Amino acid sequence: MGRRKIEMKMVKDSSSRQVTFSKRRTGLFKKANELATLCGAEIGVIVFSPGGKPFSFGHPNVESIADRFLNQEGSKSKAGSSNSKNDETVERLSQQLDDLNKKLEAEKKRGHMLDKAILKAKGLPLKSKAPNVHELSQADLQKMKESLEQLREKVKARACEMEASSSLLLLANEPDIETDRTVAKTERETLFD
Amino acid sequence: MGRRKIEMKMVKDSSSRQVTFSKRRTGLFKKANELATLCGAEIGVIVFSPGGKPFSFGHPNVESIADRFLNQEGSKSKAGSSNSKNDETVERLSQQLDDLNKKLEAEKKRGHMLDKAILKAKGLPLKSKAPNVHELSQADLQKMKESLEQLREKVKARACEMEASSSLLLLANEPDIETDRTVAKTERETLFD
DNA sequence: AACTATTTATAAGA
DNA sequence: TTCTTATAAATAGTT
Repeated sequence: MGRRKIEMKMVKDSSSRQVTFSKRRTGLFKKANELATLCGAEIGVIVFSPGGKPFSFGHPNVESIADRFLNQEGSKSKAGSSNSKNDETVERLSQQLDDLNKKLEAEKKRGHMLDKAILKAKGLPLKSKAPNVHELSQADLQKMKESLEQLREKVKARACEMEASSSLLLLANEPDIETDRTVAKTERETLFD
Repeated sequence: MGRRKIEMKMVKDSSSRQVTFSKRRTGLFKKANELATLCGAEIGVIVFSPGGKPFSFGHPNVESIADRFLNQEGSKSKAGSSNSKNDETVERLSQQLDDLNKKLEAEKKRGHMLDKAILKAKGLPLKSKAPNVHELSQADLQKMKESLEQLREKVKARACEMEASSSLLLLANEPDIETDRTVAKTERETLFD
């Protein structure tokens, strides 16, 4: 938010990084304070600098909020055994995973439909260089537009969902993942027919 | 930061307050994430809505940060504790989350560009009913085709990624909890490293 | 849930 | 480091 837009990557220059840390930490606490004031919410923010120095902001105070947060999580299953707590977390995560997978499936189908749409849009207009080109592209455009809008909605919806859940996240086992580029056939082909 | 400047007082209208809470909570988490990313800082943010619902954001995760903060001394790590292992996992997950978020951002932008492309493709061809209609739609189609192909790649790539990450999960938001509100504020700060 | 008009937050610079 | 300034972002009021 300044003279230039910056990449969301670790700032390389140590000096600049410290300046950025200071400024943004201040900004973060200010935002937290505003949220608490405007909405009557209770907030706790804890920041450990790269060097390990702790900074915190709390409304009404960090300790009570941190305590409350930690306790409420472990209370479900007896003593604060970190294991039971863990199991719960995993359970919740699994549920979320199922959810995500469903959405993924839906999006995949969309992707396949797009493949077809693109193929058609790419082929037809180029083939016939003289006649009806205009009308054809008009029709194709309309259909493409519709599916694009639908897809966009889905993507956006999921984006928001993830953003919201950014409160905690999760995880995955292995880093590398093989990508499947195979183009499977889809059942329904409502596009361009 | 909007149409008008607002007083830093509790928003009276319950409905508006809810909206403000949502918007600002999202903004706060985003800022926290940026600070963590840009500076390599560890951050934990806990927010209890006026209704007592907990929301949290953590990098790498709230629990470890809250613990560390509360025990500000010998919580570094106990041998063989299942916690350290857990922390590693969470750390990896956080990294993946960051990646996903970036991709989402990129996709959002694409979506916006597509909107424009569509608008253009839809509008121009219709306006000029006589001249260059063919060429215009051709050009527009070409552009759309290109962006569509790019978008398709992104969607496909992300889909696979998420699917693969099926071993993981995410997030957290607890159900309702009654709140006891006190008005106070604590702020601690030490010099930057 | 989307869209602007404005207000803020800030990346660079001094 | 603190202050200033040009821009990028966040978001209040709307629809």
